[in-house]
Amino acid sequence: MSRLTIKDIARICDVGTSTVSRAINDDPTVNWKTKQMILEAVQKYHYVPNNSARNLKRSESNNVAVLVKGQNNNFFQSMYGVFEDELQKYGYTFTMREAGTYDDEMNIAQELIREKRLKGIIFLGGMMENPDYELRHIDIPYVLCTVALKENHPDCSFTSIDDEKESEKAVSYLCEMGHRKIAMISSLKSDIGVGNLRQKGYKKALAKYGIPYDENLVGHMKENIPDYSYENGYEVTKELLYSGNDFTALFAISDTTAFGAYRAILESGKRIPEDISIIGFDGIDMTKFMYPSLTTIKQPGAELATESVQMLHAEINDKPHTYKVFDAALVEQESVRHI
Amino acid sequence: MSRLTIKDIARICDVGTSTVSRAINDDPTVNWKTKQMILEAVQKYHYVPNNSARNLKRSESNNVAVLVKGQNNNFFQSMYGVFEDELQKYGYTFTMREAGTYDDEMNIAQELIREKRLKGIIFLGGMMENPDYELRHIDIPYVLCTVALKENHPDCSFTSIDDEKESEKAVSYLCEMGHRKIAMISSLKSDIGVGNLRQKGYKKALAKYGIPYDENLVGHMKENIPDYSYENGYEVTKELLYSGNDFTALFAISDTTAFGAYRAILESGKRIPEDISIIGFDGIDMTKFMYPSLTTIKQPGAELATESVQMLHAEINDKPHTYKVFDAALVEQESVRHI
DNA sequence: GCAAAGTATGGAAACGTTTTCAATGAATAG
DNA sequence: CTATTCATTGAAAACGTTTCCATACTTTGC
Repeated sequence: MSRLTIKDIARICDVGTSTVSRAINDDPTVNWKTKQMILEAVQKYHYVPNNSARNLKRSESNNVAVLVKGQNNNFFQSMYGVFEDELQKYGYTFTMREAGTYDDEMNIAQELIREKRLKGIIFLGGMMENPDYELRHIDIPYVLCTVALKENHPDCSFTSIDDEKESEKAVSYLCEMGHRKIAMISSLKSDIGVGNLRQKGYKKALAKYGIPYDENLVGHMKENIPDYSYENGYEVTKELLYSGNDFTALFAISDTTAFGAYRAILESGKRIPEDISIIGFDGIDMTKFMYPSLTTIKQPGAELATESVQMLHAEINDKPHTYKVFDAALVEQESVRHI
Repeated sequence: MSRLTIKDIARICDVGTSTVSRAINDDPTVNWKTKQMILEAVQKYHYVPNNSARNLKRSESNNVAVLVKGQNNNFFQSMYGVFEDELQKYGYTFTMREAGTYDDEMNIAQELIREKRLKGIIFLGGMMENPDYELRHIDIPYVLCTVALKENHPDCSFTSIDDEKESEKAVSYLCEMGHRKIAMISSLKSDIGVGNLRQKGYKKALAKYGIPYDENLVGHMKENIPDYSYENGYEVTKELLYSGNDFTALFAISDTTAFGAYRAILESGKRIPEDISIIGFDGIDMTKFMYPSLTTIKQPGAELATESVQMLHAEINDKPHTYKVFDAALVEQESVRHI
């Protein structure tokens, strides 16, 4: 039961431990024939190197963490598997950690780095006003994945979509469909992250179509309810509906909040899309099976994850910083109608 | 940056490394005063023990894995955070791994055990016909959490709910509400796990209320679609609806399949619950915000996770096996009506 | 042929802990 | 006052690797 050590293999093959070590680490200097023999013995006796010893000696782990901002986010959760598989391809082991809305990610990150002696870390979601400054104490390679950035190009690797542009796309689509009174479910009032960018896109689209911005049509999530939750979408929409401000379309900052909005709207006796059209954001699985199915902006989750891992691997190997901004796709389904 | 070793602390405090080691491991033989001094230095200089070295020496890790059967299961995903927190309380580090429907868990488990030198493992979900036999090669402490068991009391620790009883509860509730033609979304035809138990409960309830079992009213998930997915629920329900067999109520094997069923039903022009009542199983967040909200059997996810971790900790410390079967709650919402 | 270079190997030191063991001095017992 | 126990400590060995260095052959170049 994996009790064998490198010495046992060495004895069995009648070679030195260093040769065995070289063989299993694919060192080219070891003779083809001996290597073959050693690997066979390894197979036969089920030898597995002791990772603690290996890491100790190499004075490193090959742990990589993905630190997620926000809990129970369906979109992010759908990416976990991709991260895991992709990291494994490069031989990394994977730790996932969810940070609550009000947790300080940087503290958690530093804790993780120390505790697990991480080789790299991927920040997933959340927001950074000034990444270079905020990340100044993160002394290992890192990549930002869909982290809302204030400055366009911080001095680090990142992947994302253009939240502002894609939101503009969503709202423009509503405009093209003839809507002029368009409400929005936005994030916390105090938010300066993704929510902020998406709201900017919303405003931009309105301006483009000559529609005056009406702050009464923008509902902000409640502080006392988990953000981006079904419930928050529900509550915000209810408030919008009963505020007396009419609207024919609704842009939800995420699919989950759109889901909550569905209930609020249907409950009020209105129909989707006959009375109110809705467009969401993220493109999670569920949208296809909502009724009516939710038109949404689909983020390329798998691509984002895959690319982030590749970038991290590059960072770890001292390659220069790089970044990639993906396009999101408008998925037309049943929740928007032309008026 | 965590570059300090125990020797540095020893030098700083002018004591031997062994004393430092004893101090940080809370060995009672070390003098109160010196211990105090050492711990202060540890704090002050941010010393963090090197886990690799520690594990190497102790020849063990404190890794615990949770091996999940089935991917993208909302109910299980909601438990991850609880597992993580709870395991951390006992000082374990946590790895999560999802196994696909057709993967061989035992292989994955053994791989994990070797690779990460696990101290314990929790199996989450899935099914075992004969646990003692199937788990004969798992030579570390383990706990089964909501694993469908054929024999009632295998010789190991486990937590679960009584799937058969709770399903019977669900279907009995439908009967009490006056329904006689009750369809069911069941698992794969070949499934002998949870699905099987829940179907047994369904039959039992029917029998109790003198309703003949009609296999035409039981739809099985498709093999070519991920099981327990929205899509599978949708497809199965569509088939049930168009088979020409009338029913006034539907028992869905999970909330996610119930979600798919909603769409199929509404799409067909029928109403919920006026034409068809639905009851789900699991009690995930989403059910509250579906429209109409889904009446369901709520599994106590957090309690199951917490208890499982406690059991595992006990197992690791050579305590005898134990088990706990939790009650699930019928959550009455809007999707079932009295006829 | 002989120096230089290359190839394949093993020995041994090191990584940072924990733990055994012996040593020290203080305290207690007789 | 001596013999025993007790409390506290440090030195050093060990955990299982990787890697530097030295060694012993081969091969190549002239």
